[in-house]
This record gives sequence, structure tokens and C-alpha cells, in this order.
Amino acid sequence: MQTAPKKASPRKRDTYHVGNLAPQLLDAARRLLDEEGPGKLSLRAVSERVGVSPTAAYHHFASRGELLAHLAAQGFRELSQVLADDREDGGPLLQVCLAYFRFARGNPAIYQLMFGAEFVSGETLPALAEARDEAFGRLERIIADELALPRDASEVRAAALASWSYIHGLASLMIHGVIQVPDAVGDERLVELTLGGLQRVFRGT
Amino acid sequence: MQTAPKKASPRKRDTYHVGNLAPQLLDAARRLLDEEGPGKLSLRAVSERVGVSPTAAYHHFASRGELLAHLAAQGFRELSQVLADDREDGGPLLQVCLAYFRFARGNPAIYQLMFGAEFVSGETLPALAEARDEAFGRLERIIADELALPRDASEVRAAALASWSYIHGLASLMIHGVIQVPDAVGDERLVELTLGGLQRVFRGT
DNA sequence: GAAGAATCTTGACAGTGATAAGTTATGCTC
DNA sequence: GAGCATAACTTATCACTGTCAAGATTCTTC
Repeated sequence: MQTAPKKASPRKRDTYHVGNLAPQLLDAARRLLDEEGPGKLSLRAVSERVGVSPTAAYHHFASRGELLAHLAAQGFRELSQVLADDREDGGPLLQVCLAYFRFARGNPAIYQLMFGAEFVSGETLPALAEARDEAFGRLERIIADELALPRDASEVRAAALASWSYIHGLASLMIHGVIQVPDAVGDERLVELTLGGLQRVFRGT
Repeated sequence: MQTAPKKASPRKRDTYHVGNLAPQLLDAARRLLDEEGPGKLSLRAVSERVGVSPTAAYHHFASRGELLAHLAAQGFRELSQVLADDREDGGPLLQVCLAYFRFARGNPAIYQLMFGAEFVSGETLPALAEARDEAFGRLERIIADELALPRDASEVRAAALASWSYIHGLASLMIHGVIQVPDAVGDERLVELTLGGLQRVFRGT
């Protein structure tokens, strides 16, 4: 099982490579995504990295989109984990937004994929919707705790959706280079600043 | 120079010179984008729609990306217009968020392009950055008016960036199908609900 | 009119996702 | 173990994409 040539020689295929290919493909895709960014993520590149023929993936995924969807689902699971972990001291909202933002900043390619339009249009993979819903549910619970009084479920939902919109918007603008945060500012400061901005907006009203 | 056949027949190339090709290409691309969505927006499809050879665009745009960038810039100019127009009665913030959201809802493909990662990475077209900055500047001025007291410029900027993050995040989540707003709710209601949610969050803190 | 530049076309190349048909390994049944 | 059905993987190929190079056409300027 350990032939694993770093880079499959393009000359001749020596082994057939039966094995659990799907997770290997996902791993390779994830690494390729982090290293080269999306756009470089072709099935051929992924397959070559694993050392397998360009069309081998089709025996495990219906299409390129489905592979990407699995990747995105994995991203949502990681995000859920992050949101669950970083809930310690300080204002819960600030903490959670910071953790969210750091995840996006640290994994821009995956984040882009998670919320990109590559496959989201049309019907999505059930596992993806599930992972996404779970991440949002976690956020929702945190927001529910944040709100002082016990509230209507729909109110909690609206507040969570609004918070999600804000932090996702900030992350999206940052990732796509729309806002270039000067290095002197830093991520934490950016989140603090904008949260303070929101606070000021809603005090003034 | 008004030969200008409305729609070139795709069968045979009868004339050589079309005239001012660049705007025609942009127009065709815009319509194709609205009708078929991104992903269907290939240079070949655009060229064929204008009735011109597949590579004609390269005499007016350096690459496909540059054409898309011009399209995005146009989108930002439209958005600026929308933000300037819909500033009448009611709370300015709600009005402006509504206008913004309606624009995104009404032009999902262009909006996706404006904030997508297709070309934003790397150096962007100056005209695009300019149009984007102008749209944000407009938002910034609106937010400045919204805030009661005269404020520090950086505070205004932070508040505007936060507001932008929120409404962009909401639009992005909607466009990518992450949140499916039930038809019974409607756009206005969604914006109202989430704005109310934010208010509640920042009151409770 | 002719020269030269701008504009547009044809032809080609490398790369992409995807399908179809053939090849090899795995596992099941006796 | 032998035989065979099936899953896993490969090769060959297709249609499509962005892009470049070189040729054909039109416009401009003298």
C-alpha cells in the first residue's frame, strides 16, 4: 500500500491502485485547494496527485461537482468544530465571530467553495446541506444564549441569520479582496471594529 | 456607421466589420449572463450572439477576465445608481438595505460576478476598483448621515463596512441558495426581520 | 488611388469535464 | 483451490473552453 510515489510518473502506469480511493481523492483535493487555490482544482490534477488515471474519480463521485460538494461538507464540519471550540471567555458573540473569521481567513479556498456558486445552484448533496445546517444550528444556539430574555424561536432565528450574514459578509469581502485589511490592523481588530460599528449604528437609530 | 444589424444571423458571415464591437460584446454578455447565468458565459457564446468570430473579443479585451471585469464594473455603477435613487422616506438604513438587496435579488448573476472570485484575485481593472469604491463611498455617506452625532471618519468607515458586510452577507447567502426565503416571507420582510434581529442582538449586549 | 493601421477571421493548441468500452483485481460460491 | 460475477480502474475519445499566430478584410490618411 505504500508505493505512493510523490509524483506519479507520467510515462507508464505500473500499479492498478485498487484501494479506498475516495478519501485519498478528497485529501489530495483538499491539499491542492489549499496550496494552489481553486481554479487549479481539476479532476486531472487531483487524480495525478493520487497517482491514478484522470477518470478514476468517476467511479466514486458522480461528477466533479459532487467531489467539491463533499469537500465543502467537510469544510462545514470543520467550521462547526471551530465554533464549538472557541466558546470560552469574553462576549460570546465577539468570540464566535472571531473564530468564524479566523477559520475563513485560514482556509480561504475551502470557505470560498463552501459558499461559492459552483454547485450550490440546483440540488445540493444531502450531506452538504446537513453539515451546513448543523453549523448554522450551532450558531443559532450561541445567539440564543446571547439574547438576554427567552425569545420566540423565529426571533432567535432571525437574529442568528442576521449575525451570520454580517460575519459571512465580512469574511467574503475579505477573501475576495474587496477590503484589504492593512497588516497593522489584524483580524481581531477588524472584527472588533465592525462589531463596534454595528453597535453604533443600532444605538443611533 | 449605422449598418448595425440588430441580430446577426448565425448562418453565414456576410459582413466583416461590425463597428463598435466592445459595447456590443458587453451588452451580449450581460444579457447572456441574465438569461443563462454564469458558467454559460463563454467568449464563444458571447461572440456568437453578436455574430462575430470566437476570437474577435481579443482585439478589445486582453482576456475573458477583463471583459468580465468591465461587466462587474458596470454592475457596481448600477448599484451606485440604485443606492442613490432609493433614498426617500422611512429609516434610511432600512431603505438602503432594501434597495441593495433588491438589486442583488434582481441581478443575481451580475452580483455574483461583482463579488465572485473569478478575477478579483490578483490585480483588478482600475475601472472596476473605481466603480466599487464609488458604490462603497455612497454607502459610507448614507451611514454617516444615519449616525446621530458627527463622528470620526474611521468610526463612520467601520460602521459602513459593518453594514456592508451584513447586507452583502445576506444577499450572498440568498443568491447561493444557502437560505431559501419562503415566498410567503418576501424580500422586504427578510431584510426587516434580520435588521430587527441585529437590533435585538445589540440591545441585549 | 496606395500605404499602413485597425479590425476581424481562420486554424490551431493545450487544457477541461465527461462518456464508452476494454482491462484487471476482488470477493463470492462451490 | 477453480470459476465467475462484479467492482475498480484504465485507455481512448468527444465536445467544449480560453488563447495565440497568421492571414484576410476594411478604414484612414495622404
